[in-house]
Amino acid sequence: MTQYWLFKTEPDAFSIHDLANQPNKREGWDGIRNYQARNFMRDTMKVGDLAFIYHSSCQHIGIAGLARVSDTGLTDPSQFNPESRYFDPKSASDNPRWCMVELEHVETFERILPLASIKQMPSIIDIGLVKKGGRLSVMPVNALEFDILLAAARSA
DNA sequence: GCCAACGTTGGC
DNA sequence: GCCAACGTTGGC
Repeated sequence: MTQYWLFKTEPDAFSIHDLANQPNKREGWDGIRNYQARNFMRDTMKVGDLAFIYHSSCQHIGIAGLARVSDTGLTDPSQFNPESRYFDPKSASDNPRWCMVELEHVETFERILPLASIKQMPSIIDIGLVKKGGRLSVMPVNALEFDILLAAARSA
């Protein structure tokens, strides 16, 4: 059974377009440094799950595209790179603290589905984006809300 | 740039 | 294990 997710990204650093332009349209989603988000990736995600790509901290905030989980159980290499902003000196190479999944680009929406619109959708009440404290960089989306948001994004 | 809401850290 | 201090996130 397919599960659904939302991944936040700052498009100035890595956008839906960047994902589409990767070789094979795939990229390891590194840099997640939150335990709850990591646990979703490590324990729950399966290859074939679908994920919204959400642009945050930018001019056009909202859902920008769709991706598919194409690999799981990967070690995030940036934790061992002292040059990286995601370097974690406390992570041991024989027991890495941070993992990642790989995402494959599926679709870039013609227009961003804006956060402001999502907040006004009466049926969208469960997703972390509209709930208090929804600051997770990786969050689950229930199947019903995923369908509603996908339809809204495609018709926007 | 502001600030609310979280998460993490570290002293005790 | 508590909790104050601090850092980060992210919309506005």
